[in-house]
Amino acid sequence: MGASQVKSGSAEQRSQSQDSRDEILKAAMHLFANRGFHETSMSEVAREARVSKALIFWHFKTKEELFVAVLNRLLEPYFIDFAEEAAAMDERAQIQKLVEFYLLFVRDNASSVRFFLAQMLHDQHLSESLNDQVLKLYTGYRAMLIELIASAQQKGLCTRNSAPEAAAGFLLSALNGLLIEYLFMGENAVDPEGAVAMVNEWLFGEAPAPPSTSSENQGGSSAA
Amino acid sequence: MGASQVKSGSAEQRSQSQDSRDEILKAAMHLFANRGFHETSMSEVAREARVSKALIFWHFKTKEELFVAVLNRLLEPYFIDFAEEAAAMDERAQIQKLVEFYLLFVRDNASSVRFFLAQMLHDQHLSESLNDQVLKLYTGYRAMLIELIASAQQKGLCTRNSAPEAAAGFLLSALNGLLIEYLFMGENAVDPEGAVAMVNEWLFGEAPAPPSTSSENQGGSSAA
DNA sequence: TTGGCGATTGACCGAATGGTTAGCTCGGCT
DNA sequence: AGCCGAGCTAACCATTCGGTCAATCGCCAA
Repeated sequence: MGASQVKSGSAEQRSQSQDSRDEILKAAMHLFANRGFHETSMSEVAREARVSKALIFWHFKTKEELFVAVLNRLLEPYFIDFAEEAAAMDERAQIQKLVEFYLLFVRDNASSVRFFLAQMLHDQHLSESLNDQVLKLYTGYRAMLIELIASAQQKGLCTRNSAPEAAAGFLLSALNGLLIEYLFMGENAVDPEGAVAMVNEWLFGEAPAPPSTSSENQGGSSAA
Repeated sequence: MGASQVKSGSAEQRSQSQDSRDEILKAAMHLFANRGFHETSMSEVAREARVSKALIFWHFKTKEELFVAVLNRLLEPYFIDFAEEAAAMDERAQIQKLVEFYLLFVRDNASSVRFFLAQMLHDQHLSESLNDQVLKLYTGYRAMLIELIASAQQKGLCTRNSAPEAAAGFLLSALNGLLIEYLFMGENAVDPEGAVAMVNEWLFGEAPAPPSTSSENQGGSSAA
């Protein structure tokens, strides 16, 4: 009250309702993400949005409808195109970039990643649409990796001769493992650079940077 | 009612209350694990345990107390000693066994693993004791891995020359990644044998089954 | 038989839940 | 002016929640 009707000064005139709908969404986003679905009451959302509870039900028919709206809103940043990032790099650089991109993204969006993961693990019926979209993202990323690895193998850049699907699957698993390690341990145990280096070594057989006993370790690490 | 008092025929006489307490725990275990804490009401637990709601509060002071009792009960199978499994194996076989053990365990206990993961991701305040115990398990496993890898490196069994901590960390991440992949994709995308083979190849430089270039495949690739 | 005590119950409580409804305001249209 | 519908609210509803309580029941010792 009082604050909401003072807004016509700016050039933008939202249909004066889309505005309140947005603040409801923002508040719900915050509360749902930090407490979860069942632990968040509509009254709390109303209070945080400084809006009457009934207005929420005017905008969204049910609590679940509000929830899926929040889900879609939170998913938006995940749909930036990670294609065309790599203009004229070779496959190796592209793979490195892709890995680094993955890790930096989960680092920057840790809270929403944690929320989505917990939500999908918990009740997959409440978030079936979420499941679909995340699966789409996942398989897209995987397909990109598979293609890059296969291409790198054909060009002889890659010392790893496993099936590209298997290699990509293992790599993705490693990334997901790093993700959950980050979610639990926090900053001190992630180290994207180290991971990229490890992937490098694993996939392209490159020795780590400066080992002291340089003569002893044979350079081609892949050879038995 | 009716069924519960017919039990004195057997030689075991539980103190006639420990018995109902156990059924409460069993029902709560089932409901909490499948629906979560907030979505499970004491009335439901009472109904499933075929006991009055008040009796639950006679055994457990609050809902949270019942919950942590359930947590500890569910955690028990996790504390079988995975030491002494490896009697007289070399480090390589021990590592393989450890990896296989991890994967088979999460396969057999998928539902409780999923529950714990979701719970820890969601509200870490409700499950601090869970957090501690899981962390203990995790670091124990990691320490075992580190020691085994270091020992294998000293004996020259291991082609990987990274720091044992880094290698173990990466390996653990891969395992965790396989874990969540299994939780989401199900049986068809896990394949413990394949994972063991991949680890084998990664850690001991063993080529996969049918490669044409047997001993030293493309050696000069590391220069690029 | 009595009494005491652990175990167990139905009835109840205040608080909070998701959702509804009647009614208010106010800008725009005829 | 008259009205209409979008936007919004206070008050309310039935239900369920976690939790309490007085009253039992069954059993064993005195």
